[in-house]
Amino acid sequence: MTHSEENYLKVIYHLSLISPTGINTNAIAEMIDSKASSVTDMIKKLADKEMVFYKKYQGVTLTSKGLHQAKMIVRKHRLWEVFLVDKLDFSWDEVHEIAEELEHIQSEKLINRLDDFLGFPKEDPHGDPIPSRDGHVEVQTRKLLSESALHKKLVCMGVKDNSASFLQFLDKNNIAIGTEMKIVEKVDFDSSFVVLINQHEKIISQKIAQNLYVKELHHV
Amino acid sequence: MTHSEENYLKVIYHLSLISPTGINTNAIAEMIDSKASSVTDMIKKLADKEMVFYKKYQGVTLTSKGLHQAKMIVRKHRLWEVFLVDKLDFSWDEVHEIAEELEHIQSEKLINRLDDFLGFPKEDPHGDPIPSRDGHVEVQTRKLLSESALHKKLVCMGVKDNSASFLQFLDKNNIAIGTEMKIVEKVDFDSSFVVLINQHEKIISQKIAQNLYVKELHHV
DNA sequence: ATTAATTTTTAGGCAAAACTAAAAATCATT
DNA sequence: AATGATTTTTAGTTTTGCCTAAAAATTAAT
Repeated sequence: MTHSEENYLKVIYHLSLISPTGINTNAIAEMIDSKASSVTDMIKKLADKEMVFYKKYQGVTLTSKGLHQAKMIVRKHRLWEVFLVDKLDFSWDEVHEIAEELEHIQSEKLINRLDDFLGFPKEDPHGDPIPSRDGHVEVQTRKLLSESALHKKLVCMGVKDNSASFLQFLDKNNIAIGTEMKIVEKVDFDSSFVVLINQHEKIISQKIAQNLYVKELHHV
Repeated sequence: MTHSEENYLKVIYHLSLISPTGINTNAIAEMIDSKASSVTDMIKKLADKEMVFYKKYQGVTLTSKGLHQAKMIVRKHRLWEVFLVDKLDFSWDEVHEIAEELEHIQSEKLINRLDDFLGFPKEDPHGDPIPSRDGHVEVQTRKLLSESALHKKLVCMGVKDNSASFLQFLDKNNIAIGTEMKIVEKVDFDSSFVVLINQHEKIISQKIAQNLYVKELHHV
């Protein structure tokens, strides 16, 4: 598997978690920052290798082989992110790019030893689940902040957008995984949220709320 | 820099440590397991990028820029090897191949953090020096066992050949870095050596002796 | 149900990194 | 110094992954 093939599989996997129907060419092209025609070329190659099901004009789906491969790439990506943050003291906004390279290192033994060394973490620094060595992915109970109820105790579980600028914004506002918060008001005018964080009221824009995962805290 | 370019620089660097004159095309081709014509192509490219000096039919030499690049690749390779052995419990014969991939990961910050995390090691698991972040490489005082004197107390410092089969042979014979030994006899007939290791006499073939680095122990 | 708009695929090309085969330059030997 | 052997370079292909532009299929809209 080339790096390029692996990147395509990973993108198809991520897209298939959002829309489980056939993934269309343009969506892949946009994610991978290339052109629809290039995507068609690669899809054919992946279909030859039995990594995806492909019928002209009908989008792609991962085969079980392709799904497993994709999960293993995501596993590697997220384990390396944990390594960078936990062992080398990187911040959560710095690790994505480096992990994009590290995820292509081959050795399965390496990744399983790394998993062990890190203490078998369940989630990466952004709150995303780490697939197990046999391909099991924990189902996430989290919701977007923008979809959550008023006046409930919430705890930050992760982010949807992984961009450095978003993560740095959260750092600056003292929002991290585990931070507790409560929606005090939903402002109709601009769809923003007034949120109580550490006894302080903060205004959270709609865009931020749509990229922050939280979970309701029941027994606290 | 592409992976391929980096591999060429690294090979030219290794060859230039043995023969400081212009490195010839065929030597590179053999090391990189390709053909002389491919080497010529790449050398031109590296010359365009001012990584090597190149005159037709006269071999290549690294420029100071190319030398620094090469050292940084070797630095990465060897630091990753230390990580694999010290932190993930790999054996010294398993790490070379994995490090061949890891050495191409870009981030300079990553490699300096890794260096710190590992406690700024001076040597890799095979006894080779790790270039510092500014490109300084410790001069090695070691000699090949085949070049060493009779009846002197010697200590194993490293290996010239890094192949898994050679390293496994050493493991099987309880020879590791730090192992003390003494040449008891040099056998003329087949140029082999009788060596005393842990109170046991062992016969070491010429080929083995030509790939094992040792240092004389003076004040022990 | 046609036409218009969009999406997807084909066709043809380009650059990187490799190859083979042949030509050119250098080295070695007498 | 000339010839033969070796090394190195050139010329021409191949493969991979990408591109643009045009054609084909699908979807949307009147």
